[in-house]
Amino acid sequence: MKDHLEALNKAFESRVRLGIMSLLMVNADMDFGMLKEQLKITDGNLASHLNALDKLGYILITKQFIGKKPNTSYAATDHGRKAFSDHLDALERFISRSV
Amino acid sequence: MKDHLEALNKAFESRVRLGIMSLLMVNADMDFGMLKEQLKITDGNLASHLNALDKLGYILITKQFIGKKPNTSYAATDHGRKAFSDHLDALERFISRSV
DNA sequence: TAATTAACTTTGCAATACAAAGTACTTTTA
DNA sequence: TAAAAGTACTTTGTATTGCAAAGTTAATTA
Repeated sequence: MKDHLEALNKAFESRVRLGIMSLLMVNADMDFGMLKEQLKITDGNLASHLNALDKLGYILITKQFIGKKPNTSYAATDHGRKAFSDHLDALERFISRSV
Repeated sequence: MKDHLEALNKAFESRVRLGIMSLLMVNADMDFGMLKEQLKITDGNLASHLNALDKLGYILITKQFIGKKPNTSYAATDHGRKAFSDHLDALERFISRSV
């Protein structure tokens, strides 16, 4: 039980970060605007959660220009995918114990 | 996606409350000492999380004496079971989208 | 040149989490 | 019978987190 609890990743206790990673697992990359639209949060809030995930090495940030417009896109790193996957595995063990 | 995020219950974002409810889904009831031992947290911390779950109507608290010793036991209410189950369903939708 | 857009950073505040200390009541031990 | 210990808290203090809103930078379009 204790092991189960500790297998859960603190980074993914937040609804927003869970949402970001979930989106980045499904989509190879998403830009700031897409994430903001999907998650329906303020840009400051989104930026700070993205920053938290970046500090953990879970996402890769790519800044470029698309046409004349600045565009920042985000993708899950292998490390991030592994961490998220491990977290989901731990949750699944909770689920299977608790039904 | 947005719907998925909102289906997650804030009460269960905490590792401790997730742990408590998980234990109370599996065990019909558990007392303070058992929970404290399983979760490896201080008694004050445990008490406050139990209080939070109680305020939401997710657990039932029963105070009694066993032999000469005071004993408080905790059980999940139907409302709590439903809420936890709904939360797990929402998580499963995340998992199935993200593999 | 003023307004707009994109992607932030900063600020300020409210909520949360937690350990540690304190409390009330009882029982056990010296 | 006085002191220590156990149970289940409550209170206190602090650190962390989350968030909205406002401010910032740099380029762009009206």
